[in-house]
Formats: sequence, structure tokens, C-alpha cells
Amino acid sequence: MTIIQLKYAIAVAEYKNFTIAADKCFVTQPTLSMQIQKLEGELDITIFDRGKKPISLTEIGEKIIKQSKKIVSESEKMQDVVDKDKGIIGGNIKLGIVPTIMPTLLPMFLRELVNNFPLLKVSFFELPTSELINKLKNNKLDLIIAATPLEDDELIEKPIYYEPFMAYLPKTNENFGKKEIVPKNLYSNNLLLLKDGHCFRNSIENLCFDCKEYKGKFELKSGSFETLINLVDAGLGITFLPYLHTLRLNETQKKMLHSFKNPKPAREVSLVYHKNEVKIHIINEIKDLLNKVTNTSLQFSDVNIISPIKNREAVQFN
Amino acid sequence: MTIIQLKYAIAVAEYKNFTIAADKCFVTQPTLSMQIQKLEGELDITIFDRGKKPISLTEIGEKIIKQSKKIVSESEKMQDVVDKDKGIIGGNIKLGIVPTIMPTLLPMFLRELVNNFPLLKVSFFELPTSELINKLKNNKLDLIIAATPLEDDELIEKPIYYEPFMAYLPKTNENFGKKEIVPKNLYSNNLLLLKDGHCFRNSIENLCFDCKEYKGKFELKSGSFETLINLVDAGLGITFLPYLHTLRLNETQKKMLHSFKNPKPAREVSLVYHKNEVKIHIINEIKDLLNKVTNTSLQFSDVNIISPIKNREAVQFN
DNA sequence: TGCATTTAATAATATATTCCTATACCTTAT
DNA sequence: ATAAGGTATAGGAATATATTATTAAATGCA
Repeated sequence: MTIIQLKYAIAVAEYKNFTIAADKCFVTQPTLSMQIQKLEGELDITIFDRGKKPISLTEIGEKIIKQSKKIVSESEKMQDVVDKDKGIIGGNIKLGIVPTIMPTLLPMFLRELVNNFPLLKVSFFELPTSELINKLKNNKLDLIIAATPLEDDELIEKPIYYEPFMAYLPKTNENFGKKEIVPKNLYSNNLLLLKDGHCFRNSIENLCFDCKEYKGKFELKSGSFETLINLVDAGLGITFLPYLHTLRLNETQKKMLHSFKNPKPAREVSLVYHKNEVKIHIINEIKDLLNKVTNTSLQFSDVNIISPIKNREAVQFN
Repeated sequence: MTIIQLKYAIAVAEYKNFTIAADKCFVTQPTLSMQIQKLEGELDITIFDRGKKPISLTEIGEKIIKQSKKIVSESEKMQDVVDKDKGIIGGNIKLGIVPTIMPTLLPMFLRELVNNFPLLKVSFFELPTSELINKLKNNKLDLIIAATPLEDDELIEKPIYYEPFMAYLPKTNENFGKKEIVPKNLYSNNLLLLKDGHCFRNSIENLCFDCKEYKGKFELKSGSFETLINLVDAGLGITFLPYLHTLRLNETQKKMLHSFKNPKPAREVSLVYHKNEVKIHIINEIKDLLNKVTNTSLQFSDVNIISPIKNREAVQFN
């Protein structure tokens, strides 16, 4: 049994196809066939059902692949051990960020990231939470930034800040100009949300979870806050914005912002990585940098954390 | 980087000698030299200081070996995954037992072990706790049975029974015939103990930890309870015996046994294995078998667990 | 059913790696 | 200095791995 054989098997398990897997491993298909046969022979089991197409994993095959992933991820950590010892923060890091966090957070730390770690190459991926989690588990991403908690025991979450929700109301709204708004005040309004799939939409739905009045009044409209703001400006309803997105509104628009009464509804934004802890020393460096950046601008306590997962209750946090 | 290279490096780290390590790996010394050089080259570090003799690990080398052990133990678990799936309880298991537990416990479960798992080959090693722990950590043993707690966070302990201490007193003793003895009653006596290194001696010392009166009265004498009993019979002092050792005394000797008042001082006897959980499914089978065997004969509660480690306090257990 | 297409297994061959034997080189101790 | 103990290096044999070319099996559509 060799580490390479295990990598081959993992690739075949992922693509359910020897030819494609071989390509991804930069070898030819017969190489994979042979090595996987050797592995199966040595363990005296069959990992793949080749009888029908596409190929499927046998019951024991599932377990073998699971253990293979453990071995491979431990073996990949060897380089981390070396890099950490050398003090090198380098190599490639694939960082996924959800669309509602990317545009506001990235400008806050990108320059500092590049300056602090000149040897580090970071690739950014803007994707919805579900896809981020998937890629993180399949080792296609090293690290993600998303609204939490995600309730996934394969993943580790390190909160970096709490971002309150703000209500964006047109002048015609009955609550316009009020301070200390609570969500209930807004029940009778037409709530404009991002389209399905966005975690921020889930959060808002959870915030209004108990209010029957809202049911049926949601209008799914847009993939961007930009559009929602324009719709509100046109008097077609109200919307909620995450705090950071409100900082670049113009003066007129800022007058339409209304903050909630404490405990303010908020989302928890975290750095999330796989519990296999591959590249953990780099992840920790990025975490420290993010904490430094956000601590100076995002000091909120007494918030009500709204889950980004469908149909979850809020959790108080001080 | 291959698993074999890592095994070679682990062997050299263990024996601090390429030639010996090569022997243990069933290859020649140049093979080890070459493969370890390749490993060092690939990681671009040096693992071993070859400048002076005996060879020593570099600082980074220590970390590399630690990670190597993780990778190798994960890779060894692959066979466990297969065996477990096949329902095979087979192969070789190296089981270490401390001298004061071996003679009484082994007869209680050996027959059942052999009958239940005909494919399993068990090798038994009778050694003091410190050596057992060492061998367990170096993968020379799969499993040990010892008095616990051991307070070692690399190890997992699964208690299998609690064995009370009995006082063995000569007829001439002032407490002879009394029921409900407490340790303090025996302070003025000459206490006969197993020689240093036995965990049972440590336990007894911990039991009498707070009694200054005992200080200086310990006489280290023997490697076996047999001798201690004979010395007591000859009127040279008193001794303590673990409950199971009292079962085979003759009728005359049994009259000299005195049990302690509740909570009885007792030792906790556990199955202990490495937290890497190699061969865990076999370990679990043995654990179940041991629990079955001991549950019918060792039902004690309200005991005071005396630590087998020097200078530790007792812990109440109900 | 039959034929084209896709995809895995096999065979033959080339390449690369690993390991061994023999030997040179280095360190330590006397 | 020199012998003893132990590691590194060189060259060649044995293994293992990968490639190309080909065969065999399964799928899907006419």
C-alpha cells in the first residue's frame, strides 16, 4: 500500500471514472487500473463495482476511501510541519467566501494579506455556502469565510466578527425615522430579499421565523443588495442589509437606515476549515490578521445570532 | 514521500543507529541511508544529526518523526478497517499485563479468549507498568492491562473492574479478627510490601500517604505475594493483598484476611491502549469479553480508588 | 437485436526506483 | 596514529511503475 495508490483510489471514487481520474492524477488510465488492482489485491477486497456504469463504491470501498483520505491528509500535513518550522507562510491557499461577505470584507484585508505574506498565493472563490462546504470537504478549498454556525462536525469554525442587520426603509414607511426598531414593527411590510441559495436570505427568514404575518409576503428578487436598495428607493418594499454593506451608501441613503434595538439581530461571520487541519499554521496566520482588521471596525456585543441554516432559532450572544 | 520511508525514519529515530534500524526493517543499511536521504531531500530538511555518535534527531526531525508516526499508524488502521468489515477477529495481538494482575486475571479469561477468537494469536508480556507504557507508545504492544489511572494523555483507559485491598494479619496482631478495619488501625505495624517498581506497592504507599507513622517502617522485601504471605505467617509483619489474590488461599490463611470498611481502598484495573486506536475492533472485543468475565465475579461498589502512581491522592468511586 | 460509443482490463515494453554488494569515508576511543 | 564502529557512495540486479497499443465489456440508441 502506497500513498500514491490511495490518492488514485480517492480520485476514482470522486470522479467515478478511471479515465477522468487518471487525467486528474496526471497518469494514464492503465496505471490507475493496475495500481488500484494492486491495492485491492493487497487488502483482499474490491473497492469499486465495475460491473455497471458509472462505477460505484462497494460498501467496504466506502470505508477504504474514508480511511485513505485520513492517511493522505495526514501525509499532506508533513509539508505543513516543515513549512511551519521554517517560518514560511507560503504556497497556495484556496479561500472561498460567500457572495454577501466577499465585496465588503475582501477590501478590508487583502492589501494587508499581500503585504504580510509575500510568499503566499491566495486564490479567491465566491460561492454559496453549500458549495463552499462541499469543496472544503473534498479538499478543493483550504479555507472558507461564511456565516455560521454551520452545524457540521467535520468542520471547525473560528468566529471573526458579528455583523448586525440594518433595516433599510423608504421615507413613506410608517417606521421611518424611528430609533430602536424591533423586527415585529416591520411585519406588515413587503420584505425584499436576495434570491434563494444566499445564506443571508436564510438568516432573514430565520429572523422572521415566528411571524406568520410574513408568510407569503417574501418576494424573491435579486442576487445583489444593489438591486434591493434600488427597489426600496422606488418604494416597492423594505429590506435588510448587513452592517458592512451600509458603509458605502450615499448620504441620502444613509438616512433610510434604521438599526435594531439590542440585542440586535446579527450574523456571525467565521473562518471555517476542515478538522483535518491541513495547512493549519497558515490558517492561523490568516485568522490573526482578520481578527486584527475586524477588531478595530467591528465592535458589537449584545447581539442575537441568526443562523444561516434554514429553520433555525436565534442564539443570544454577549 | 512513501510510507516505507517514514517507517525507516521511525526505526532510525528509535534505535539511533542506521545499521540496527536496517536490521529491524529487514533491509540493508545503505537502503536506509538512501531512502532517508531522499526523504530529507524532498522535504528539504535534515532529520538526523549524523555528525556525532550516537545519531540524534534534529529539532525539526523530532516533529517529522512525530508526524510520521501519525501517518504510519493511520496507514496500519487500513487493515483494521478491512478485518472489521470481514468480521475477522484475527492476526496477532500483543497484550502486556502487570505482574500483580497477570496470575489471577489471566486464568479467568484465557480459555474463553481462545475459544471465542480461534483466529486470534495473543502474545502475553508480564512487565511493570512503566515498561508497558513505553512499549505501548512505541507500538511494541497493542494493549495493556494495568492499575489505573495512569494520567497519560496519549493513552485511553477502559476500566474493567475494581479490586479491593484486603489486610492479611497474623493471629498475634492486635486487630486480628476485627471486622471493619480502616487503614489507620494498622499504622503501628510493620508493613511488608512488594519491591519497588510494582504498581501495587505504589498504591499501598498512596493509601498510607498521610500517615507519618508509617514512614520508615516500610520494608521492601519481595517480588511476589507468596513470599509476603509466608513472612506474615512467620509473624514478621502484616501485608495487603488484592482481592483476587486471596481467593486461592487455604482455609487457615483465609481466616487471617480482613476486609476494610467502606469505602474500601481498591485499585482500578483497566484495559489501556494508545489513542491512535490501531486494532480498535479487536480491542473492543477483548474488552467486552473481559467485562463479561469480571462482571460475574467482581461486583464491588463504594470503593476508594488508590492511584498506582507515586504520591497521588485517592478518588472516591460509587 | 445490432452497431457505435464509451470505458476498463490486459499485454508488451520502456522507464524509474529500490535494494543489494562492495567499498570508501568519517567519527570516536585508545 | 590506528583500530573499531558505523554511515555514505557507486554500480549493477531486481522490482515496481508507467506508457502505448489493443482487447473486452458495458451502455445507449437505432
